[in-house]
Amino acid sequence: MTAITVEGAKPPAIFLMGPTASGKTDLAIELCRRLPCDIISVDSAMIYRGMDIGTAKPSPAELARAPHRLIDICDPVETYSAADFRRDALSEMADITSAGRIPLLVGGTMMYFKALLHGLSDLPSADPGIRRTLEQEALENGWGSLHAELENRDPVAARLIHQNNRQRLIRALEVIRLTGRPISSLWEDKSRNNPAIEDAGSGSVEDYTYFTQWQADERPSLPYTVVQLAMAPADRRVLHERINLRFQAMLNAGFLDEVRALMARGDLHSGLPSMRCVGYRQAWTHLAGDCDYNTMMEKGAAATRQLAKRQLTWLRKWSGLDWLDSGDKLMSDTALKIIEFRTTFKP
RNA sequence: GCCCGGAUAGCUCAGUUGGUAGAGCAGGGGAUUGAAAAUCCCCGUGUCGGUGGUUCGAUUCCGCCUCCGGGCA
Repeated sequence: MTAITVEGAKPPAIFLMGPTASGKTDLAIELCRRLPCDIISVDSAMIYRGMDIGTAKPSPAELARAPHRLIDICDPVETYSAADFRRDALSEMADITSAGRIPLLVGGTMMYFKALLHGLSDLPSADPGIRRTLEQEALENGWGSLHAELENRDPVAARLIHQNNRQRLIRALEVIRLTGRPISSLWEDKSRNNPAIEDAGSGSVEDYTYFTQWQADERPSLPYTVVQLAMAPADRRVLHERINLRFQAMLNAGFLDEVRALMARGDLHSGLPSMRCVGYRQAWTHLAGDCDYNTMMEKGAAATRQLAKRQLTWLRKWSGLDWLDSGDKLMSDTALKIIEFRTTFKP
């Protein structure tokens, strides 16, 4: 076997991205058999302990053969963020690389991939106290007043954040209150040279694009030679069928018992990020008596399809991808050829 | 066999006092900086069951037919 790292070159890393139920785990395990790589999970739901069936976490047997880092690292009462992920993933990647092996990052949480690849601005973490205060103010004065405050303190951000998007509205105001600076001050200098932002009248799609590109310019790139594999069935209907079958299989495998056990703890509630995960939310609603079994089944499968659609939206505009078709029988061969072509590593 | 309801978007239904129609869900597209499996934005042409009639004009009124409920035999 030749050396994985070459003098002066960045070490290799492999990303394997794709919508839910596209077959990422199977390919990752196969790649582990054929390459000296170690898997890092890129999945905002598999981080939770006790959430196994509904997150389609690899089985104990699969994990024994191909250990996954960054799964089972949180309790379901906890929150985790893209910034936490970036920190943890960089640490795991360094660990794997220093052992002379290749990090293989596998998952469908595209926001985490983006944070890892392009970095994040130096912003404060979430502050539960401030969020509570803001929500209280919204209750008293209406959400419109919060958006009006943003309009006043940070007109640029106010244009970009839709009034109905309470989650982002809260975050923007949180940054202002914690730092005294508008969240858009991060790109203020550039926007002076960017007519698109000055001329933006209505928070259009173009504004967001400039927003993203501009911020990306400020951050260092990832110190790895990254092969970015994306996989999905060529036909959306095939993906839908896989999703429907898999959700049914989860129910047969005791998914509702898993959620019952989580409810029985008594310290979890339906507003937590963990319990808002696809499937868990619908199961919780059903077990709380708020919808019947068939409705839960339909809504759960539909929510999974909608998740896959959002993941594909990310991938469609993602640059630098090498695409794999989920139906490719020789997919791992194809993947190996791409990896060989893209890196200094020769299997 | 008779009587009463239905038949409108993929699904559940609303509606048009006659001028060819709209909600929810599903589906599609998009955004995405510490909750991201989250959150949010945009997108509705469909022989209005079929066929005759009345009418300038029928998805709407009338007749017949088909199918689906329910009731009476």
